[in-house]
Amino acid sequence: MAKNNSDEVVCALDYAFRRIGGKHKARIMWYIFKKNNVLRYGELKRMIGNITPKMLTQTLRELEEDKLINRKVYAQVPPKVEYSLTQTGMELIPFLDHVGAWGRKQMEKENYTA
Amino acid sequence: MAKNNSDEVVCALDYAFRRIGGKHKARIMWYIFKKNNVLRYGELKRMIGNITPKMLTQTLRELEEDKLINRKVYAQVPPKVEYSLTQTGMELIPFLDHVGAWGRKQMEKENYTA
DNA sequence: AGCATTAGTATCTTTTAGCATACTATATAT
DNA sequence: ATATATAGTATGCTAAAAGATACTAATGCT
Repeated sequence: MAKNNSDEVVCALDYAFRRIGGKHKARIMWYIFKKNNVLRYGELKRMIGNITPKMLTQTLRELEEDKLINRKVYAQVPPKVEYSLTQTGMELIPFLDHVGAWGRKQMEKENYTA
Repeated sequence: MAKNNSDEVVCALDYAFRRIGGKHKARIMWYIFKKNNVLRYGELKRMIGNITPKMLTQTLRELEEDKLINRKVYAQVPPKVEYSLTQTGMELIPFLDHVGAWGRKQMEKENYTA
């Protein structure tokens, strides 16, 4: 477990949200998925925009540790590292899709009333 | 918006996770749902266990502000306050169910290998 | 008068998440 | 020899989330 491992996981929902609840985690997974399940570090960085290299690396390492993404290093210079979703990570995609749809709907609603 | 409103929402996924990504938010919604969509403050507190009244109140207020739960106050002494999911909140239940199932599966897997 | 009950507040401290900025390694191309 | 590209590290800082602990209001009950 990567984040918030200070105290015990209390249930499956808790377990899940510790893994994907970080500020950029869901988005990173979504971006990788959308780019045919392969994305390089630099591409990811550019897509996210406002993230420091430290945070991006840290987040990617946590996702990797939690078996949600794979990290493939090519023995090249300059370096090339590709990230992809694992099978386990892939299984979260429908969820992210639905939550995203829910979010989109709410955002539209807010625009109507506000 | 309640949490993380410092910078702009960048996409629907971001929007959604700001609303339900808090430490106890998903669980609170799930508990309310499971108890026939009505739960009092004290019950909630006992069910969550390790939460301070400050945190619980704050979390509930954020969920309310985000229109995910209703807060119904009875004019009684001692006080009685009931929380329930709004329609919008209800729409998240299938997803919470899905993620919970995913989490449960992963937890079982981990127990096998570890 | 004093106690129990419920849903909180108030204040302070600690912990965690995230940001800013500068730096590194190294093969290849010029 | 120097510049370029890529995927990061290192160090220090700020902001946000969360925790600990003590307290309150108001009424009915004894």
